[in-house]
Amino acid sequence: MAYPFSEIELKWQEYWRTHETFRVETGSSKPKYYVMDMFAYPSGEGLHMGHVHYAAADIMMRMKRMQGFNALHPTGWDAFGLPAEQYAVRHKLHPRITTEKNIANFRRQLEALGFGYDWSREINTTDPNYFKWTQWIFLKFFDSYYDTKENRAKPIADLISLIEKNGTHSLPCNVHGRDVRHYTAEEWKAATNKQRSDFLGACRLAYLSDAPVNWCPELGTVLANEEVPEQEEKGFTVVRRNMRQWMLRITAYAERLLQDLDGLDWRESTLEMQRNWIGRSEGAEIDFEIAGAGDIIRVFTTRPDTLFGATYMVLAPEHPLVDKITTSSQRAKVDEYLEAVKRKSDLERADLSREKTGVFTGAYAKNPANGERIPIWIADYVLMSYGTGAIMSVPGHDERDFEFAEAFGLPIVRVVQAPGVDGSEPLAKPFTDEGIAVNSGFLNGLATAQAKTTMISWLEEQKLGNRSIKYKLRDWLFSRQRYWGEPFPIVFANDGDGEYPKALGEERLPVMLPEVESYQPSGTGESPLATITEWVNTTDPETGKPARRETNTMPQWAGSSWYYLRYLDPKNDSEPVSKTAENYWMPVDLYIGGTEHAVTHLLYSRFWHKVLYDYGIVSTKEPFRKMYHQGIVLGENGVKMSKSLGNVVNPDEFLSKYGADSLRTYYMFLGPFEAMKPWDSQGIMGVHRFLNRIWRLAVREDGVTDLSRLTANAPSRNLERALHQTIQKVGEDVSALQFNTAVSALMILLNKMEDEEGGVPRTAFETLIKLIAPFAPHIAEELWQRLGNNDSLFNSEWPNYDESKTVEDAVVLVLQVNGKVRDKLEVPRGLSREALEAFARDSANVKKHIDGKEIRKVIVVPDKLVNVVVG
RNA sequence: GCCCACGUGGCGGAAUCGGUAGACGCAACGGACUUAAAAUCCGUUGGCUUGUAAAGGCCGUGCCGGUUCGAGUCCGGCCGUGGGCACCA
Repeated sequence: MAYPFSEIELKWQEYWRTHETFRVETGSSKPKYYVMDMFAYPSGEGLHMGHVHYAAADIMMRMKRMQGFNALHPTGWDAFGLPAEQYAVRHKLHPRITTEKNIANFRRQLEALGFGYDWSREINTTDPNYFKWTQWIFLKFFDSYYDTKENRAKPIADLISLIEKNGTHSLPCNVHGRDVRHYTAEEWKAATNKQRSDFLGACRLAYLSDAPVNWCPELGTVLANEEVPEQEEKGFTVVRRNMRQWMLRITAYAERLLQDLDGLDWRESTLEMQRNWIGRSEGAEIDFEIAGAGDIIRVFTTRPDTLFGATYMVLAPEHPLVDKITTSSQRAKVDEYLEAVKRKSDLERADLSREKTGVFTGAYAKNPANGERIPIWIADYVLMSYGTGAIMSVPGHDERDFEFAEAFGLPIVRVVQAPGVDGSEPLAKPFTDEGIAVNSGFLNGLATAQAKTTMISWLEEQKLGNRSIKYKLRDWLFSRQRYWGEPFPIVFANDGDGEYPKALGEERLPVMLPEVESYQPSGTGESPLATITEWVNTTDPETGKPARRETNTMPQWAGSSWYYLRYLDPKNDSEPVSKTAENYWMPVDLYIGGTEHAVTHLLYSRFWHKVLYDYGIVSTKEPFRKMYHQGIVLGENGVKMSKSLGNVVNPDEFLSKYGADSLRTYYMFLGPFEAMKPWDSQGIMGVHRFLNRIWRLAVREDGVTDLSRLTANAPSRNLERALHQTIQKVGEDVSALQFNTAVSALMILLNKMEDEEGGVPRTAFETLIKLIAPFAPHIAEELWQRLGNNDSLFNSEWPNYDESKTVEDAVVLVLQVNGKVRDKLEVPRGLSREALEAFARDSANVKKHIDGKEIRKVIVVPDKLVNVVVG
């Protein structure tokens, strides 16, 4: 008969709920420990097997708590998002209703797994008391510029004062965009609100952009760059389309986002992904004069040392100078090419296997290094979105340029040579490594690194260029054409010369979503909100004049970019988080979540955190000190669980068959937490048996407590050693998230306890219960109570171990001949080398193998082995 | 193509300052209890091989090579799996 897990699990879940056992207060004298998971999107499907990984943080919290920490493990709901909205579209139900229903169901399921959250800190991104502060933070972005002198965000009001004094020409910030009009102080005074707004938009951290965006017709919304690969994988199409959208200037933080990765205790591959996404490149910007026209083409290159080898230039098809420099004789060809490029999808354009295409503009530029006349081409292998949208082509030393030059018969010259290699032959393929500069005038003979700095100095002296750093990271597209998201706290005013955005004051937050008839996105690129004229048409509270509301909503990433802060002070209605709470709890000591968020959520929240840091709202540079990624659990056939494959295993089935304790413990026992591993329905029986064996040490078949198997004896020397070893191992393994080996250590301990002569010492049993408690909290609480304790086990102390008592006093000595094991024997610890060697010489089997041979050497590793080397 | 992980019994996995390969669990097989089954308990279990037995031998951590008294662990080169990036100048 299995122990009555259903009964006791309900009992203790109820107990923890009513006693608020895992509620923790800010400012205890105990050291704090803050562990959290990536919160759930409460889908209508309910919990799946993957959610059981939340047990890891629960186990950590429970152990840390028993170890004397003020341990916080909160949870909440990432509840804005598409599925609820799509359900609403189909059933004409407000998404709030399904969201609430789903949350109630999720909460019930999480409790059924025995997770000990501090429910007093539960948050919900769709709660007006939460998204009020999401909107508030958005306004911080809107009301900020990035000060490049102080290297931090500062209030836009500060910038305005500077402009009023000195105009816009020498501001301590980058003014982004190509056609930004500048103002003197006088002109600024005379400028219209719209004009001022246009200028400030070029500096704000949240700004409107009219650039091409990723439009997904199936979803009826635009997507951030980081989201595109995932949606394309799901089979959705993403096309480029020009739309006016809110952007967040994450690029201003590129360097800090990169630098601050260094101190983080994250998986190397995740750090690497972030580094690659940010994509920092060092090089130079160089100006090329266009022959005749007087115009200048600026390029970015990481190899300024190869400037002498630049035999032609290429502009991106979208480059603004294309139209201007194209000669009349080439006009028709250029137009035809531009038309062809426009028709290509992004996917086609990015297809590497494709032949290089391009067309000559008819114009020439002057290579600033050697004064040679070089042709200017356009080609779609040059991207407008990176660098300056134009390149100098060095076909001798760049693969893409080489391919292009070969295809169009452009000259290829060698300007870098591998040391010690004859470089007089023509290049059969591009040489992209570093080497020695040749055919490069004043650079000849210099190694690449030195040639780079020499060239940059020369360019700077000649005022032809300068050192430059570029990033692949693009600004974050922050609006979505959906209903179920945070409304922007923005209205558009119009004084007669065009619309411009204005922030609504803090006192008007939260800006609520209106009730609508249809949640269906229009598909034209307008949000469903755009159709609610009575909501859209409002008044500018400042002037009382008519104004129009922003009808896009924020992406789902918004609420999750700062939720780890709200847990700390969830009811605060005067600020997102109090200084006290933030100071006490931050940073997050352990954050557990999926790798799929390595460059989305994790990058976004780091960015928001840094902006808040600049304003002193948070005190740490980084939010998440230590990051762990759970590995996904595959179906029993070793492939990813999916409904179409019919290999989905449901946690409910195992919950009802074996109970939450078995399910949690088995999930952790499956294998390394971060590894991908198949589910095995049989395997859970092993863990279930293990828990049953513990149960039976203190309870009779009929369910009545029977402590007669427990003795008042002190543990034997062997058991005592095992206890100390296990306390040490479980503590260390759990801290390192090596749960599988911690569970196996507990199984070993139980095996030894059952072997103990004369019964199981009660003290040993208590230790076992405490050690298993984080994994199987219900059975542990129940047995703890049956041992006569009144308070929750989780208010008791974690056992201590004595290092000296973990040491074995006998060791198995391995005797080898030429590295092969020939004998093993048990000997006391700490014998001398001579004594150990004597054992080897005495061993019959060793003798057999060294007989008649010359002993060349004897290697003795104390307490481990003796290796006799014979020749 | 580039970058990052990883490759161990029938299965999940353990063991990496180089020092007993296969802990723990599943499955399988044999046994005890039972009228029987379930549950429970005990035992065996990497492959090949010598021996009546006691006890031995050889092989074995994806493949090939190297360093070492000794390699799952370190080095070089392949092969395979998973993940990420992908004309980023």
